[in-house]
Amino acid sequence: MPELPEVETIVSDLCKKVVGREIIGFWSQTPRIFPKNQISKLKSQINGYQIAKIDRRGKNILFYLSQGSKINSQKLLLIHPKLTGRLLIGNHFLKNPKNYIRAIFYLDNKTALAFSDVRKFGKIIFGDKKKIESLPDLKNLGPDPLDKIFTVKKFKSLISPQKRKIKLVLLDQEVIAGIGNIYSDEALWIAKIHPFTPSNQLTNHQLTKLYNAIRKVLKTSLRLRGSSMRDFRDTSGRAGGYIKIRRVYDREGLPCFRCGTKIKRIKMNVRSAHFCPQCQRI
DNA sequence: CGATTCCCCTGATAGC
DNA sequence: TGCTATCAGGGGAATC
Repeated sequence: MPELPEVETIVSDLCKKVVGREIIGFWSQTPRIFPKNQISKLKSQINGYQIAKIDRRGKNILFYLSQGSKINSQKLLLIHPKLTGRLLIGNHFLKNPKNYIRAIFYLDNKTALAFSDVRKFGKIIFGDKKKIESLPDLKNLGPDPLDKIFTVKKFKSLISPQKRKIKLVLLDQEVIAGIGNIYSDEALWIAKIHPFTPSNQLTNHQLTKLYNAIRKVLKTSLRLRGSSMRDFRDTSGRAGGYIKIRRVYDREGLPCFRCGTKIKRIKMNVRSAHFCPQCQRI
């Protein structure tokens, strides 16, 4: 389940491997991951575009496409991997049905950029740069937790007016972009905060600790190229290393690394929150 | 505004 | 062995 460190890992791979390449063909037979009628649009319009730049906004991967120096021809390709989406580079894996290839962008160096997605929850949107940038998917996103503008002051101003449970607020992409179920649990454990604490009841000290915990856990995971619980892979199909050093996520019944108390898992809507009932109290 | 529930999808896993 | 029920989860929509 790609969150910020996993998506950033994908993007840094892509920057090395496909920036500068020209797209020379497109294939897909999975309409549900695109907006209506996008497959035929992509087939007829995307050929000849060069991948000029690749970026990330929250969990969204952005491909800036250009044709020569024509500014008005600038296009944007947005890919959101959701739960099981992967971006793979190469061509040897394309024909194997076990790779669940849902879309293929053929490149000018005899290789391809393929989108794999077992569950078909992923999203691919192609269009004019301005139009894509104004979609709620991007426009409504909160700040990126690793961005310079994401100061501790900014963080406090975003969290403290909220009445919702802190775990829910951390998962809300319109508050902060990029945190998902794994890193919200990990950060709350580090900061010793119960996931159900109402956000407006967090003390100034707790908020500072949570801010530092979020940044720390994301940077640590980034260094290890993300977490692979089940599904995440980088563009070469390799798993990330963070899960081996995780603190609470998916450790129900195992001892807390600080106090030895058994880690609990509680349902929060359809998601689950993992925490130490001893260290993390409301 | 906030809380809750359901839906999308399908491989993995647990229970019988 | 083989069947069936349940689960995982990002995000959006619907309802109260």
